[in-house]
Parts: sequence; C-alpha cells; structure tokens
Amino acid sequence: MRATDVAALHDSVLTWYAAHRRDLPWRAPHRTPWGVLVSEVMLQQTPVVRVLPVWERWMDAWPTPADLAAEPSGTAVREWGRLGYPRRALRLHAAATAIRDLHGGEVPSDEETLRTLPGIGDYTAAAVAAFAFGRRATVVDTNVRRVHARALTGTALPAPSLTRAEVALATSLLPQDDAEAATWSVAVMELGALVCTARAPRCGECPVAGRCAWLRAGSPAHDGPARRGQAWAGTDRQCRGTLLQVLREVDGPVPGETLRAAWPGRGAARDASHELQRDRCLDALVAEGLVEPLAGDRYRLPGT
DNA sequence: TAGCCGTGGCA
DNA sequence: TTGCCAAGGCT
Repeated sequence: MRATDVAALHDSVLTWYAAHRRDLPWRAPHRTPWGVLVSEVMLQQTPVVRVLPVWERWMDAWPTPADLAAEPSGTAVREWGRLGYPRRALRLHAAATAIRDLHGGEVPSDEETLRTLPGIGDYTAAAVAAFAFGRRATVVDTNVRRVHARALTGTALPAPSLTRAEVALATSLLPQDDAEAATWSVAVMELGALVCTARAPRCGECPVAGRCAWLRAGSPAHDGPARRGQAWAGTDRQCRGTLLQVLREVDGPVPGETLRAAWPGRGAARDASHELQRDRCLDALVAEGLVEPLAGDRYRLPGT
C-alpha cells in the first residue's frame, strides 16, 4: 500500500474507534498490567460478555499476581467458572507464580519475557505489551486477521492458520509511534468484533467500506476449505467438562462414586465404552493437574 | 502441524 | 434445529 493509503486507513479506523469503542474495565485508565494479562487469557476463544463478570470477581479477589499465586491452583479452576478451557485457569495460576518468583511480582513488559509465561503465546504476549505497557507490538488475533483478509486481501475469511504473510502485513500497517501503534491494534480488533464480524458483517456501518477490497470484489463467499466443526456430543471434551463441573459446584472432596455417576448420565447411554471414556478422561484430568485424587476414592480441585 | 482443549449464544 | 463462532496455546 502507498503511504497515503495507509495514513487514510489509519485515520478512518482510529476515528471510528474513538466514537464507538466499548468501555471495557480492562481498558479503564486505572487498569493494571496484571488486569490486562488476566483479561487477555480469559478472552482467548471466549466472548467478552461472558468474561466480564468473572474478570471482575478475579480482580477483586486477586488484585496482584502474588495474591493469586498464594491460592491453591484448584481455587483458580473453581473461580474460572464456566468460561471453558479450564487449563487456562491452571496456566494463569502458574503464570502468577512465575511472576511472583521470577519477576519480582511485576508483569514483564517485553514480549519475549511474556512468552515464557505459561499460557502466554504470540498473540497474548503482543497484546499485553501493547495494551498494558503501550509498547509497539504486532498484535494479530482472529479479528485482525479477518479485517485484513477482507479490507486488504479481498477474501471473506483468512486462512485456517496464521501465515507469515499475515504477520508481515500487520507489521507493515503498524504506526511507528508506540502509543499510536497500540491504539491502532485495539481499534482494528474492535472493528472486527463489532462491525467486520464473521457471519453478518455490518458493512453499512464500516468506516473502511469505501476502500474494502472484499466489498469492491462483490463480497465473494468463502472459497477455501470448509472449516472443521468441533464435535461435541459424546466427546472427551464434553466428558471432561461434565466431570469438572461436578467438582466446581461441590465444596471440598467428592466421592468417586458421585463423580462417575455424572457420566454418561442415565439410561441406554450407559455402557462399557462410556465407562472407559469416563475413566480415561478422569485420569487425564488428574495427569494435567486439574483434578487431585485423594485416599479413599475421593477427588477434589487441587488444594481445595 | 493438525488436532485437541469448554462453553454458550446466535443465525 | 444445528453448525458456526468467540481477544489462542500447546504438543
């Protein structure tokens, strides 16, 4: 893109963002780097509306990494509630412990160090560096990828997995100034979340519609390989979720009998293969540290 | 690297 | 109703 086109793109999106941005608590002026980090982990594959109440509770209970690290890991898993992917809670607890023990209790500000923390990958490291510390970092999430795919590449959806070319494109669009770069990143993400949505984009409200390559091409349908749906009914994921839900909702240790009765439910679905699946999933949860086995065939969330 | 890892709302 | 999707990370 020509420099003048990039500048016009910046102006359009930043002006739109200033007028339409949501006042999310992790964007408030008094936010802390820890609050930003917690929000970014919770937001991984999880909608904002579901994160909001859990984030508020977590920040009230554990305003610093050391506060969370002082708890048993199972407490983090319990307070994670139904956000999904509960291993994130475990990793967040481990990250808090590492921050306390290895980084003087302060969230690191550079991407490289952030990436060493459990549960912090390329996206989250860049997001924390940018949004918590105002660093110039290339933030590429699913929203950014979709906006770039449409507005610049002209396709309905990005490729299944992130490519080097996409990262290079995002970097090429990043303003030189640190603070402006961070605002640009969150603005593009917000545009993707509110206007340039996956299923029914609101092109009539889009500040970039006039220069959108996808619109100009006639909004062609996605022509790549169909996206693989994630199976659910009867899968290990459902089984693990069911077992963990029992442990979350009960205070203290649960008899193995109670746990086993939760899967696969009642009636004809109960057979030997389901029991094998159930036992395999429980073993895996224990191996991953999400469940702690106790003497006398009892189980609990670790340390609780 | 492709597959796995939760959960719930919406078109 | 059901498949798709939501601020990914890990192996």
